[in-house]
Order: sequence, then C-alpha cells, then structure tokens
Amino acid sequence: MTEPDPAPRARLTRDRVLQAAVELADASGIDSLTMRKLGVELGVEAMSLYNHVANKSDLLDGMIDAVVGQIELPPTGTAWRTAMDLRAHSLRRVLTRHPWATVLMDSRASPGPATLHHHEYVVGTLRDAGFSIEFAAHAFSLMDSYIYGFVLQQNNLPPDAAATAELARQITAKFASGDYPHLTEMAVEYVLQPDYSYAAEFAFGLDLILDGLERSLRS
Amino acid sequence: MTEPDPAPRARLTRDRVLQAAVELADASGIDSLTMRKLGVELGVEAMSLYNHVANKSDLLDGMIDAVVGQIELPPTGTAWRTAMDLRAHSLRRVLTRHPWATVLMDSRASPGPATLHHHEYVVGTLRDAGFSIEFAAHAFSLMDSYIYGFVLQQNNLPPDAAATAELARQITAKFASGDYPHLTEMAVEYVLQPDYSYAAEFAFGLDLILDGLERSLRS
DNA sequence: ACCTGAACACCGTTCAAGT
DNA sequence: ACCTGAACACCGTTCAAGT
Repeated sequence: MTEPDPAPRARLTRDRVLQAAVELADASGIDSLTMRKLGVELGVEAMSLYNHVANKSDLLDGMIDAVVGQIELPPTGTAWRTAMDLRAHSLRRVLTRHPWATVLMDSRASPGPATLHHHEYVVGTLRDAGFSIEFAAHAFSLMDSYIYGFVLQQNNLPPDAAATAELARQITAKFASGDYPHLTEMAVEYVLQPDYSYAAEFAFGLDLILDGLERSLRS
Repeated sequence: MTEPDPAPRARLTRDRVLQAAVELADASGIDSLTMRKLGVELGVEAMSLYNHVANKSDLLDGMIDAVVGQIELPPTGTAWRTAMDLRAHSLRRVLTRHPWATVLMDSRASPGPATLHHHEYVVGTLRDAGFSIEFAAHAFSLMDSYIYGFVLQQNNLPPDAAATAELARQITAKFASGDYPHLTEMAVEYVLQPDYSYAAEFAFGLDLILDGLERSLRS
C-alpha cells in the first residue's frame, strides 16, 4: 500500500488557479469571480489561493496573459497584410470568447511574457515590411484601438435578435416615436433584419484600415 | 421667522446625486465609488440615495448619460467630415476626462435620452451626407470602435514619461534584454523620447478612417 | 511548504422605524 | 415623502494555527 489515497486531489498550481479563474469568468462573468468562489471551484479554501497568486490583481494579470497567449500569430515571414489580418480576426475571436478580458486590459499595467511576445511579433512584422518606427507605432495603435473598441461595443449589444427587438421596443415606448427618425429607420430596415450580424461589421472596418495603411506604406 | 434654518442643506435630487458620483469617480476611480462614500460626499446616509436612484446599476446608467451629454455636436448642416471629426475629438476629450466611462459602456444596456440624441445626430449626419443605411452603420461602428478603443489603450498607458521609463526598465530587467529587440527599439527611439505623446497618435488613425470613408462614399 | 479558520474592514441592499 | 440605523449576505486580505 504505497499509494493508498483514493485519487488524491491534484496539487494546486498557479496554472491550475489561472485556468479555473478564466473558466469561471467565462461562465459567470468577471463580477462572479471572487476568491471564495474560485476556491469552491478548486475544492479549496479561498485563502489557499494566496499560496499561488500574490493577490487578486496578480490573479487578473495572469488571466490576461493566458488569454493573450491564445491569439494565433501566423508564422514569421507571412506577408504583413495577411499576418495582420489573421492576427486581428484571431484577437477578435479570443476577446469574444473571454469578454471580460477586453475591459480588464484597461487596468492591467504589468505585461506578462505572452503579452510581450505578442507585441514584439506585431512590431517586428511591421518593421520588416518597411514601416518606419513612427509609422509602425501609428499602425499598431490604430489596429488595436479598432479591435478592442469593436469588441467593447459588441459586448454591449443585446445577445440576439429577440433581445435587440425588445430593446428597440423599450426605446420607442419610452420616447415619442418621432424623436429618433434616423435611429428608428436604421433599426427597422437594417439592425432588426433577421440576417443582421454585428460581428460581420468587423471586416468592413478592418479592411478599410489595412487598405489605408497599405496606401500610406506605398506612398 | 418664516425661514429660520441656517443654510438648510440643499435638497437631494437625482441630478445632484449623479453629479457627485461623476466627480467622485473622476477623482478617486470607479472602484472608490461606493454608495457609502457617495453618501459621505453628499452629507447623507448611503440609504438616502435609494430615494433618487433605483440601485447602483441605475446610478451608473445615469452617470453614463450625463457624460454622453458633454460631447459637443457641431450644428446640423455642418459638412459631414467636419462634423464627424469635431465630434470624435470631443468624444475623446470627454472620455479622457472621465476614464471610467470608457469601460462602463461595456455593461450598460439601457441608453438614456442624451445617448439616444447623440446616436440620432451621428446617424442623421451620415444619412444626410448620402451614406446608405448599411454604409452609415459600418461608418458608425468603425468610428466609435476606434475612438473607444483608443481611449481604452490610452488609459492603460503609464501616466507620464517618468512612469513610462520606469515600466520599460522593469520589463528589460525582468527579461533578457535581447528578447524583444523591436519593442526595445520602439521604446528607446520613439516612445521614450521627451516629446512623445500618445494622444497625438489619435489624429493619425482618425484621419485615415475618415479618408477611407470619404473614398468609399465617392465611389 | 502549503492549507485552514477566525477575524477585520469593507461592500450593496432590505426593512422597519422615524420625521 | 424622504431620511435613518440596524441587519443580512457578501467581499479581499491578514494572521496565527495547524499539517
């Protein structure tokens, strides 16, 4: 009887804590991510978590870096526009899967290794394509502002067509129906159409931005 | 002696509550905005606030609408590109003044009158300029994604040059200095230069976007 | 070295009670 | 009609105690 314990609980590690935290935030929202609930999820007292993360801020930093690590980066050598296009779409998908991460960015100041590697990849791709330092900085800021802002707005929208219609109904009920003619028109004739999908708007803006960057690079 | 009370405390109103809440969030951050502290600020018990706002979520909705009301909208009839340019810069300034509002957008589902009026203005300006409904929706999404995302990133940056240099020092200390050559180059030769200002990056992206929209409109 | 339980200083919100 | 105080069910985190 050298190993008598029946399925001894897997040892707690920083990675297990971070993964469980990401899953809890995905499933229940970032407000439901408390040290106590995370402890329950891991079958442990909340205080045990402090052996693996310094505090809640450190936990959030680790979660963000884990999410950034999920973003697909095309192999080095890929043409810059293709690489930036694929990376942008992957980033949007990752943030859509982990909506809380979009907003958490705002308060995280200490980037982890995955974040630094990601940034190095983007800046390197642009520099290798012939962008000047200054122009690469402009391009990086523009692309990521658009991507993060898009997901921020996407998260703010009603989750489906039924909820969208319900919101439109509430608005028109609360205010005189003639108050917002252009909003009403856009809702009725476009947003409330059965085949409308906000996610599809993403490619329009991204293509316009990449077209603009390509034009600037050639001139 | 018809009015004997010496300077009777101004009656609490919803507007006074909202204004004090905005000031408290501006001064101390959104995490410091608690019902108890807001009560102290207004010289009242926390529970009194519930006579003027339904709950904390309603308070946040009201704060957002108050902030949206601060955005300057050029007079109707202004050329669309000028109007969109001025409105974008005003929106950036307003969100810079109230950084917590950028992120709060994410969780607010019920738009107030100022928000609806603002959206009506933007859609109306684009439609009057000849944008189709679908194209106006694309343009609105693109502009606001960029503006909100830009401020989100801006808020995430160190507040001044000294703090930026300190962050760069921490990163290079934590990792081998050769790990991130392009990031290091961009930091040393651009971001850490004394005259660098991230806010100045805003116009580059906005102009590129408005150029692209103008081109699409003409074609 | 890691986990626990009690404790502290907080939260949002309810409810009965005051004026 | 509006404001109050006590209470309830939560938080993050400290700390002494266990193994």
